[in-house]
Amino acid sequence: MVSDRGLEVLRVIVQDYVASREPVGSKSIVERYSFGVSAATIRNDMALLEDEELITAPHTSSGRVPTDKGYRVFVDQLADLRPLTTAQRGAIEAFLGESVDLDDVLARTVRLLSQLTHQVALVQYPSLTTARVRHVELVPLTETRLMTVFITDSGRVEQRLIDVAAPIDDVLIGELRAKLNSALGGMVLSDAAAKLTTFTEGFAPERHSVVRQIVASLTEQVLANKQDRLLMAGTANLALTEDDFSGSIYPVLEAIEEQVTLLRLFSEMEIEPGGVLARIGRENAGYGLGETSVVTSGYSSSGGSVARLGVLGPTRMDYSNNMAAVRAVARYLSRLLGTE
Amino acid sequence: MVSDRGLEVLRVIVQDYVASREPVGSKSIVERYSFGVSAATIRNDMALLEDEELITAPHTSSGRVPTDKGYRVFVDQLADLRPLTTAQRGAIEAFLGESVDLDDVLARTVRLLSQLTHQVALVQYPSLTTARVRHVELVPLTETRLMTVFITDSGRVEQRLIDVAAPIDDVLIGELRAKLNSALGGMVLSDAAAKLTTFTEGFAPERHSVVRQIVASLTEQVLANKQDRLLMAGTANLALTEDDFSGSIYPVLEAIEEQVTLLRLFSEMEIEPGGVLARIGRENAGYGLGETSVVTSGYSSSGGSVARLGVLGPTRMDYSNNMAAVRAVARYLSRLLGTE
DNA sequence: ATTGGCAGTCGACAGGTTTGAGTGCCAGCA
DNA sequence: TGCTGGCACTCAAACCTGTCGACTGCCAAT
Repeated sequence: MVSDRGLEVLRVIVQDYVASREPVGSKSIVERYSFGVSAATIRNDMALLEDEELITAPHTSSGRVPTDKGYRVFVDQLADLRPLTTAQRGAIEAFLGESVDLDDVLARTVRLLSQLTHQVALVQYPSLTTARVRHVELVPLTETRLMTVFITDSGRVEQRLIDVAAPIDDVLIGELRAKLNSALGGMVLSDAAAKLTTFTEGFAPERHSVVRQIVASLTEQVLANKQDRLLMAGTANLALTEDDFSGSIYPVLEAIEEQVTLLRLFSEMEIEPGGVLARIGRENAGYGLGETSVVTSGYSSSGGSVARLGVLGPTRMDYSNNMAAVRAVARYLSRLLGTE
Repeated sequence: MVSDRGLEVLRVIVQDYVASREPVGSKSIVERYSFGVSAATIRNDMALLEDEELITAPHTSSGRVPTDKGYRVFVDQLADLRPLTTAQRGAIEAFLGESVDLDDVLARTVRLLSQLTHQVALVQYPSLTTARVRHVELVPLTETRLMTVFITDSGRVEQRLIDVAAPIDDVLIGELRAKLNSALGGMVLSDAAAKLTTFTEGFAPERHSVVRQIVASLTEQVLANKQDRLLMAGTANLALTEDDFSGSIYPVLEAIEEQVTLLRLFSEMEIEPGGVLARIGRENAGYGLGETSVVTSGYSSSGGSVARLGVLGPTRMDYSNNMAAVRAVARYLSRLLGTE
């Protein structure tokens, strides 16, 4: 079994390796840290760690490198999430405090996060389905074309164009707008979608076809937006950590561009409020991201809806720092959006 | 002076080098092409080309590589923009034909372009200032907060939130909405901005302060949006062409993320309608993109406004193919948006 | 103008050697 | 039982070396 000192050894191996990208040897450990024992003893501990598959040697007679499992233990048991420095906190407040618009807040957040972590940062838009309808707007553009706009209490705005079969007049538009708002206002979007299905009632029969078409489009709009948008920043950081990827960074860039992949990955990670979670290395292999780790947390907006944010980078990343940053930003963002 | 054959030699050097990334020697030229002269003659021509700084030798006694100037001559005089294959045309029509929404069209366009060229593709949103106002919408959210929406005839939608000092009521909103639409409808945005400055007339004096605040925000919104948005796709392709960049692809990724840079670069390139333009290598040095080339063309939407689209990649790119693809896509997009 | 020939240059490659960091193991010691 | 120093061993990286081959540049001849 691995002793307490053994775990400490694992910790310094992770720290040193993350800092230097060089396999860590027993000698350099006793030089840099004061364990009070000799290199030979450290070697014995390392042999145990290797038996447990927490570290591995790239070649015979070389230093050791953490395995994915080793990182896992480090993250779960050893990492201390020291709070950010006051300077960093100040930066967050100064940088995010200026913004008003939801779009603006999120855009700033994602840039901030990438700067704090030197990784690719990801921020998911607040989910629409758990948000509430604040306003529905219908804007006629031509006789047979109109635009629908959803505004939710999380500050999100979604618009869409519809072509209808028959000409529509302002009276109908006005009637429809009024009914939609009184019926849907304040409703959770997923309920609103359900309610929409019975919406042709109360209109003159000859209108039914047009109304049904508009309502169908609205429903589709609400449901289609389940899959939310994702903002990202700091992709350039991947180029800096390039050596941490065995082949090319191509598959990573590809996965990043294919947002669907990341959204699915996000959705698989359980978030307890205020907590921060890491998926390490091969745990992401299914997505072509077997050499990357993802650190995420959740934030809530005033609508009560929860969305995710986080960073993505090579398995060899500074988990302590990144998890602390993600947690701090998520908390600040929740505060900012909650009181708004 | 460089003879006609000399230019032909330049052409095959560019072609071979682009295809293989290997410096091109005189011998391989006479083997692969039938110039009807010997290698020694080609060598003489190459010496002349080198005097003109159109090609250069990475090391003594190695094949030659085109210089930026060489690429320039190639693009201006030698590249034949053969039209796309019918299969490619078919792909364009099939892929873009499905879309309805402007957002959708542009999103598809940029992906298409990156697939056709294997480069990073860029598409600029149609400029707002030359577009015309189709509709202005005011949506009250709370007593002191409202949302403004601009819809232009190019299909673009811009929204913004405003906090006002004094409470506003629906009557005022309705009045303002009606006046704004009748005054601005059909106007070019830049004219609309000018007209807005005199807009408080005709309202009760006690309203002036609120109206002025709203109008000021609207004006700002119109003017701020001069700097347009940019869509991009295919960043992963940079990883594939990585070896073409001397150091890292970091500065390139950085410039791409900093959209402002690219927009400025775009704006500096004069576009004649239907034409296609290339900026090569060091011509972009000012932007940290000294090893990249940008190929662009313009497209016009129904509003008559012109925006740009193009691709960005390493200087060593297939200009013939890329320029042909950019031109074809730009033309198709103009047709699609024009007749819409 | 074009050509073949020839000497010279230099990068890429393969093979061999050295160096040094690091391990595993063992016998001795508290 | 746990720790230690010592020793033999391993192996990647760095370095050197010579060979090979692709080119060029130049020149004298056509």
